[in-house]
Amino acid sequence: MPRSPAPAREASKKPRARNARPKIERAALKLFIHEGVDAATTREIAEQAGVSEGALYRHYKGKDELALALFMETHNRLGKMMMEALAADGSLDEKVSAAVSAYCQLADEDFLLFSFHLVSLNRYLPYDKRREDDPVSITERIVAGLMQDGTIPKGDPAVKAAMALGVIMQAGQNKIYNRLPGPLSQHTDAFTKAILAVLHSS
Amino acid sequence: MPRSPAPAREASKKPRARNARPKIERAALKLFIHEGVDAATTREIAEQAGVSEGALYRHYKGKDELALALFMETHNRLGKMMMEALAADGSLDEKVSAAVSAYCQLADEDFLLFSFHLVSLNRYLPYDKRREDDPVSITERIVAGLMQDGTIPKGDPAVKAAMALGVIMQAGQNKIYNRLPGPLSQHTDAFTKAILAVLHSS
DNA sequence: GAAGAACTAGTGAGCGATTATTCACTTGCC
DNA sequence: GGCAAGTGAATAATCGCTCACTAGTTCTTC
Repeated sequence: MPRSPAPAREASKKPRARNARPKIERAALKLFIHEGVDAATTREIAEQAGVSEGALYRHYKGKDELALALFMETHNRLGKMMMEALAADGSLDEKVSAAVSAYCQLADEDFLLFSFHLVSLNRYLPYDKRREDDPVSITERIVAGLMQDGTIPKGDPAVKAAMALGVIMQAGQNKIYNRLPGPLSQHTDAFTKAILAVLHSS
Repeated sequence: MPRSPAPAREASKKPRARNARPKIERAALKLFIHEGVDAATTREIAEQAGVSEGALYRHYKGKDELALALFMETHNRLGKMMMEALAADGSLDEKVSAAVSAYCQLADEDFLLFSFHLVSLNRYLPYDKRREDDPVSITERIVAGLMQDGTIPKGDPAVKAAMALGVIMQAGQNKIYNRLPGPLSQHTDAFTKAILAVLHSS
């Protein structure tokens, strides 16, 4: 069935895309999360973004750099957040509450970016503890400090830190799997109380 | 330098591999964990296993089936374990302690298999809650039961279950990253107490 | 128990398909 | 005109998998 004459736009000439970078990043995030970085092809990303394949290379050296940049955006922000929330003045309760609130806000503010970070920790977190400024190491040091000044019971700081982080990180994971509807901030209070309970346990 | 006559074995004839299957599985696990399933090539797996590439296809339909089988081996065992430990008679403390012990034992018994399971939950756990018999769903139901009979405070069972599982799963993750030396069983007590603290929180 | 047929499992070169990346070209804005 | 950004066909490399072949073991028959 032949179309009606339509406006004076040439039928087969596709308009050139504009502002490709954010489109590429959003499309890449979706595909990276749901298929994995390796399985997501540059063709798929470009198609989903409504952009040509070459556009990706105007902004990133390649697929891997794109993925790493998206990961680091959250990772660095997270490190700063943890520092600020936990190193501030105030009671332990207040500090934990601040950190949890910040984390949940980060998640709800841009859930795609947050999800990709959580999902690819395995890939980008190095397999030894080289860095001193990543969120996990920061938490570990804070926990060790709390043990020394008697705020929480003594024990292995690495284990305590892992358990405390696990409380909220696993919840994040389950939200990604659609097991937790609604914004994560909804549960700020539950997370805070549970983390404090873990820290004080034993 | 010509070899001394040596036994009547022909110098350049490589002996044919035997019992390829377990060799393939171990090699695949190592590569899957450290490079990811997609990045690990069948050539690498065969080489690491000291076996030809074709051998893989005598035992598995392909790379994906191999990966899924390795995942499911732990996943099914874990589901059964959770059922047994949590559905048994006894106090909540005893149940949790039993479940934690079993989990740690599983991890220490075959850490490669365990690591692969933990690392690839993202890939193989479906993105909706189709199944009713996976470890997470099982835990959720148990937690819901505990809330109803008043053993623990009421709240969102999905959140509580996620937080409780997170305590031990994140510790497992950190062990994979070499942040926790020694066997996981070492910390059975700490895990149990922390999980109980989470369950009773608020 | 010897001969050999039948079967299981390992081999590795090679194939088709896919993929990330490049590059010569084009657009449109300052 | 010059520059930043977008295009997409072409390319070179890689990868999963197949297949014809074979070594070694077990079963069958006399």
